[in-house]
Parts: sequence; structure tokens; C-alpha cells
Amino acid sequence: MTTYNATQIEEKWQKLWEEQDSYRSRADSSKTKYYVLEMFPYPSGKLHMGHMRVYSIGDVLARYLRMRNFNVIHPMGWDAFGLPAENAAIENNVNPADWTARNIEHMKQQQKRLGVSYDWHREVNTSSPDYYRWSQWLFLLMYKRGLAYKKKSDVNWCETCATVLANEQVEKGLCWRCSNVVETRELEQWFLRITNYAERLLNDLEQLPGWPERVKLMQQNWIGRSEGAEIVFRVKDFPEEEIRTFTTRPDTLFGVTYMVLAPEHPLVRPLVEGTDREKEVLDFVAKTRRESEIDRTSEEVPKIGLFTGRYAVNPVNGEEVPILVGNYVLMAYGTGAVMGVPAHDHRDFDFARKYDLPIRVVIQPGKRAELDLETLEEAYVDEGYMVNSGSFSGTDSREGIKKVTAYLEEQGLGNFRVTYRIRDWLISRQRYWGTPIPIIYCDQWGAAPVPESDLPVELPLDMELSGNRVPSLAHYPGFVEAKCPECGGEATRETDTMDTFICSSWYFLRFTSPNCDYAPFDPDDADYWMPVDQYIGGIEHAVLHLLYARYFTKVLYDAGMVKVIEPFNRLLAQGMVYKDGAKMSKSKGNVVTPDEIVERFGADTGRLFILFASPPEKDLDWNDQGVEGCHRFLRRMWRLVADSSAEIDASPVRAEEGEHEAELQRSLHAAIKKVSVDIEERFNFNTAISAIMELVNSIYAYRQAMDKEGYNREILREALEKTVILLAPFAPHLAEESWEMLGCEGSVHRQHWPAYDPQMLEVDQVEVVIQINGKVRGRITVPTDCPEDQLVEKARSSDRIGELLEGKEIIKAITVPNKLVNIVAR
RNA sequence: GCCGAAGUGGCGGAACUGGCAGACGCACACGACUCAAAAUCGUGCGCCCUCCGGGCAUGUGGGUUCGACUCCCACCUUCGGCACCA
Repeated sequence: MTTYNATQIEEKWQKLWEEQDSYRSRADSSKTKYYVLEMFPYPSGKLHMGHMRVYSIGDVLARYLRMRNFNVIHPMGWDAFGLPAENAAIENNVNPADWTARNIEHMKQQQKRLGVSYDWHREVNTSSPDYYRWSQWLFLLMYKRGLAYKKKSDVNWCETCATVLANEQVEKGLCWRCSNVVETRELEQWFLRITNYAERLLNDLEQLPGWPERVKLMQQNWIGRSEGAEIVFRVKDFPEEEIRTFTTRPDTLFGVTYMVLAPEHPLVRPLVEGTDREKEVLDFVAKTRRESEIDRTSEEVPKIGLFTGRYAVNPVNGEEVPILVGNYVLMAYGTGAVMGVPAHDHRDFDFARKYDLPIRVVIQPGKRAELDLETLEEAYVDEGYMVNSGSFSGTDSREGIKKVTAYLEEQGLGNFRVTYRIRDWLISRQRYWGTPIPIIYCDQWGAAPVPESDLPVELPLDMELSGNRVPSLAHYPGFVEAKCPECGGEATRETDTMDTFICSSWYFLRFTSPNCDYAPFDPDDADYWMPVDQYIGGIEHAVLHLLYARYFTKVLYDAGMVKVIEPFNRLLAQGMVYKDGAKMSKSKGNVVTPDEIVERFGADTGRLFILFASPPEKDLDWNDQGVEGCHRFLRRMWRLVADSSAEIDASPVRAEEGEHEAELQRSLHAAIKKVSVDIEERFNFNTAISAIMELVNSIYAYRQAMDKEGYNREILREALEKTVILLAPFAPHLAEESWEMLGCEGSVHRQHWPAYDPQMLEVDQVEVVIQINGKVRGRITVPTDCPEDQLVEKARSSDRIGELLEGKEIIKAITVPNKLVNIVAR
């Protein structure tokens, strides 16, 4: 071989790693563990560049940390349940299980060709009975802990996917998977009480300093905590009824001039029943409920309110205010009833103007009454002093919030309350290819959990799939019939399957003991390996998977099954891969696949480019010429090693260490320092790689300089070997090959990461910049750590500076040791 | 509307806690090698001028400072999250 042949090298080492089982990990309490995890993929069929990016990042860390003596676990698996398998199966007339298995096989080969150092002994597949058995078991755990329940309610329905969606899976009113408009349907469905954990999911974000702020913020927004008061209004002529309303501004309670109920509010019907408004109101309710989520919540849709003909009684001043039904009030938030305070809320203000409802100012910005109804053009929503508020008048509004709440609590008219935007997690899916929900319905006993000993409730694999019917377990002969686990009588099985986000909410635990057959995971193994030290994945899961997985972990913590309250210690949200300014897509014709890159240039080139082009958390613009540049660098590296290993022993021995040797060693140690810091502390792989490039340039420069005299063998060899080690996490195959070419023993990936010697970085002369009034006017070379006064003196007396300063008065001089002198002169 | 991130050469991107703006790479130009090309190597490469020198430059406008890509204020643009959330 006379040039760099990536294919040959990569096949050679991949084979060897596999034969030697190089990346197997075992729990070992005498070693410090490190858990590196990339979000496992859905086996869609082929890897795309996003995959290649996330695996490249993870593999750099895994390989680097192994060389830093950590006991690294780096597993990979398959999020294998889900709709695309069903759809593809129907289209191609194959079985989803076969389709999935084929995809997994193919993608696994692709991953291996990338040279990612996974421990394949830990591979998991969420669609295998060994795995979903424990997904079911965990569902039952939640059921027993009162966290899983079935409820009839309005849910998000996607017609294209023929199934329901959790709120997190609706993006701007569209299905996250297919972008179809989501409708509302009333169905009886299984939910997980994630709302019980809202407070902890919010508070514990503080314990995650290793997470990007933006992800934490997104979760915070999603959970949407707000404090306020729940206030009870009585209803005139309905002594037995009351309306509970939630407000964050109890201090504005005296400014209530009307009340609005959500169309779904249970009181709407009784209020209008038998009155002349009944038809109009109920028609409006029916019409509103038919509208889709986006139609109803869109900004353009005008607020519509209808008077019910009834009045509510303000608990603090006894005033009677009209009760309306409004399309903008959401039943699912707070209490489904809003008190209207037009003077101090934008929406209420617009609404009141539209329907000519009275407006009353109860907060003034200052002690003097400045707000005037006549001139009021918009709501005043800030703090101020309470007015027209009985005995509370004059109180600061912030104080007022507390005082009014306390008063209401005393009088039994209300209480302090916290509300969250987050809703319970809807987990039923009306499709076949998923984990069956292990519940049996009996006329006598109702919903009964399948006994643990009967798990798994197996998914039949010989399901008849046809294009004209949505695949569902309800259609599988014999699946529905069951015996009631309580009474043994005839019963029916739940036919819905679980949201696949359940499967991915605990897979990182399964990796710690993938073959455990008596529990979802072995507690000792989980204790040893958990938490995931470094998690890497796309930002698109900021509030989906990442929130669900945190929730599961907390439930398992409460059940005493894990010792961690958070699953992922550090999170790296990697950016997307673009080309020509757009997301890669078939329709745009700008797709580059990992396969073609591996084929043309080799995996090492692809990995290097993807890491070099941009820091991992930023979006990356794919550039074919950039790839070639990286390939060029690897060729240059290969040549350097090949030429040097041939020449080192042939070249004349040069024992002395002159300036060239010192310079080479400085470059080497500077590179070691930079690469280590960039990988470990900053994840700036792009600058780490550029440091390696600079080092290679320095070695070339040394070789060129010493071409005639001969090299110092030892120093050149050390530089080469350490360069190869530095390159190993990024270009693992070429590094391994180079290691061998240099005649070194063992695998380069088992070497210790080199330490840098600060002494080697020291120089005895430094160049110092001279500024006059902040502008660079010259530079001088001085001994390192030259004292300030001498530095200034030398600067002033240097040729040009002296001239420039002529006739000027020096006011002062500022020095930065070994860097610059700034002379301030007039 | 609220919250957040980001704006640096022709391009991707560097610049640690304020101290030489543009590392590294791509593209481009010129040169060497070659009959020629590729590969490789070398040199140059922010903009402008009166080019030994100097001026202007990190989205815009101010400010703090001896000194600002970096800190402060205001604004513009792009991207992301939440959004009749009471």
C-alpha cells in the first residue's frame, strides 16, 4: 500500500475489533464508570447524516474516556415499535416484525461501518417480548401506584395516523409525525399521571447544570407553573351551585365585571336549561367543540362570548356579574372558568369592549389615581396600588395578592393554588405494532391488571394486515377473549397498545442489564452504571422523550428501584445537518448519505468532517469540498506516518536538542492540552481537530527543517505517537493503522491519553505588542516574564515608537505581562 | 405578546476570565514539479487608500474603559420555545 486506502484499513480494523470484542463493558466496582449514550434510533431502514453526527460525537467521548481510564459503557439499541413499521408493512405486504428486523440488521451494519465503539452485547430491541414484557410490568407498577388510569375525555386525534396523540406530540396543532391537523375526539383512554410529578420535574431541573439552558427552559415552559388563587363564586338563583375560578391576580378581584365559562364546563347546560337562551348557547357549545385545536386557539379566531342569562356573585363585594360562555376559555386549564377583569387583563379588556361589558379600575400605577375610564386605551396589567377594593384599598398589589388570598381562605371562599399547563400523558394508541396494555376488563371487576406471572401479554406476530383497515389487536382472532384474573369469568382484553415513548422512557436502565429476566433491570447493575453521564441527541426531544424519561426515573426512584432522581447527568443537544441552507430531504434533492461518504472517502473522513465543520450543538452545513479537505488531511497524516516510520531509523541520528526540537515539543504539548480541554470541557471537537492539524503541520515543518541534518529520532517518534493517540477518538481506524505502522504494540485505543507538561510550553522569549493609545504601533521581543518597568522602557526606546512619541506627553502605560504594552500619550 | 439563542472575510468557523480580530479548513490566485493533467509542495488571500506607511472593519446606534467580537443601554434581523394558560 503506497497511499491511504480507507476502505482496506477500515475493514481490517473493524474485523479485528469485533473478533477481539474490544468494546465490551463489565460492571467493576474498582473502576470509575462512565455512561455515554446516544439516543437510540427508530429502525426506519437507513442511517441519515443526523445519525452519523450523533454517533460520531458519542464515539469521540467514549473512546476518549476509555483512554482516560474510565470504565465506559457505550450501548446501542432499537426503538423498534411504531407506526412507520405498520405502514411500510402494509405497503410492501410484509410483516412489521420482519420489516423491523431487516432494518435493524441493515442499520447495525451501517453503524459498524462507521467504526462506532458499541458494546453489542447490550443491544436491546423494544419490540422483543423480553423487553416489552418489562414495559408492561412498569405500566402495572404505575397502575398499582395510582399513576395509570383510564378516563373518557377530549383527546387529540390524528386521522392520518388513525390514533390519538399526547399533548407533547402535537406541534402547533399538527401531528408531530405526519403534520396532519389534529382533531378533537371524545374517547376513553389510558393516561399516566405525569401532572403529579410536575413540581418535581420543574424543581429538579436545577439539579442539572450539565443540561443546556434552552432545553431546561423549554421544559419549564411546557410544565408552565403559575401561582394564584382558586376563588368560589356563587350563582344567583342556583343556591346549590358554585363556580370555581383560577386567577393569578386575586388582587384584582374587586374589578370583576363578568364571568366566562368554557363551552365544556359542566355548569353550562344546567344554567340555560329551559330558558329562551338554551338553544343558542348549546348550539354555540356544540359548534365550538367541533373545532380543531388550532382553529380554536389560533390568534386570528375572534373571541366569542354568549350571555347565559345567569349571574354570579362576587364573594368579596356581593356584586352580581353576568355569566357568559366563551370560545377562548379552556376546560383543561385551571378550572375552566375565568373571572373577567377588563381593566387589568388584555384579553378581558378586548372582550369587554367588544361586548360592551363594564370596566372598573381597581389597580392604580401610583398612589395618585392616574388611570381614568374615559381615557383608558388598554388594560393596565402591571403592579400598583389597589383602589375601589373595600378595606384592601391602598394596598400594594403584590401584597394584595397575598392578603386577598388569605382573606378568601379565612372566609372559606377560596384558597391558594398552583396550576400547571402540563396535562397527563395520554398513552393509549389504537394501533397494532406496539406494546399491548396489560389490562383485562370484566363486567364484574372492571379493569383488572394482568398478573405479573402472565406477562408478557404477547403481541401476535401473524397479524393479518390489509390496506383497507387500520391494524388493531381488536381484529386479531382470539386476542380479545380472556379470563378475568380476579374472578376467572369471561372477560375481554384491552386492545390498545402503548405510546412508543413508554419504551424509550427506560431503555437506558435496561442497557445496564439487558438480559435480566427477573426484573426490568438488575438493581446492582443499575446502581453501578446509572446515571447516564453524558447523553447526546437531537433538540427535537427537549420536551418529549427527555421529559418522559425523567418522569419514569422519578417514579422508579419512588418505588425504590433506582437510586438516582434524574437519569441524564449531562446532555448535549446536537444541531441539525443541513445542506445548501436547507434540511436534507429527498424532495430538495440535497441528500448525502453516510453510505456514500463511507464508500467514497471512508468512515474516518466522514466522522472527521462532521465534527470539524461546526461545534456539536450548532447546526451544520454539509459541504462536499469540506469533506474532501478532511480527506486530504487524513491522507497527509497517513503519508507523514508512512514516510516517517520508514525514515526514522534510516535518518542520521541527531542527539542534540536545538530550537527546532524545542519548537516541535512545544507544538506537541500545546496540542495535547488543547485537544484534552476541547473534548472534555467544551465539546468543541472542531477546535480540537484544528489543533491536531496544526500539530501535523508542525511535524511537517520540523521534518522539512531538519531534512538535511537528520531528525532527532526520539523526539520525532514521541511526537508522531502522541499525534496518533490524539487522533484516535476522531479517526479510529487510521489511528489504529498508524499505530501499527509506527511499530507500536497493542491497540492505540488502549493507550493512556497523554498528559501535557507545562514546562514544555514555556518559552524564554516572547513577542510583545506595543500600542499607542490602543493602536498597535510595533512589537518587540523580550525575555519571558520581563518586569513591567523594563518592558515599558524597552517599548519606549524601540525605534519607531520613540519617533511616534516625539513631542508627546506620556500620561501612563498599561502592561499585560508577556502580551502587550499600551502607552497612553497626548 | 412572553421567554430564549444567534448575527465575525467569498464560505464553515476561531479568539480562555476585556488585551495582536480572522486560528484551522474550504474556495480562489500565483509559483514549483510535469510534455500535460491529477496528486503534492510553496506563496498570497477582510475592505479601502496616496500601499516603505496609514485608515476602516465583528448586525445598527450610543455608553463604560488606556483598550470592547467580549461588559452596559436602545434598536434591527434571523432562528427556536410557549401562546386567548386566566
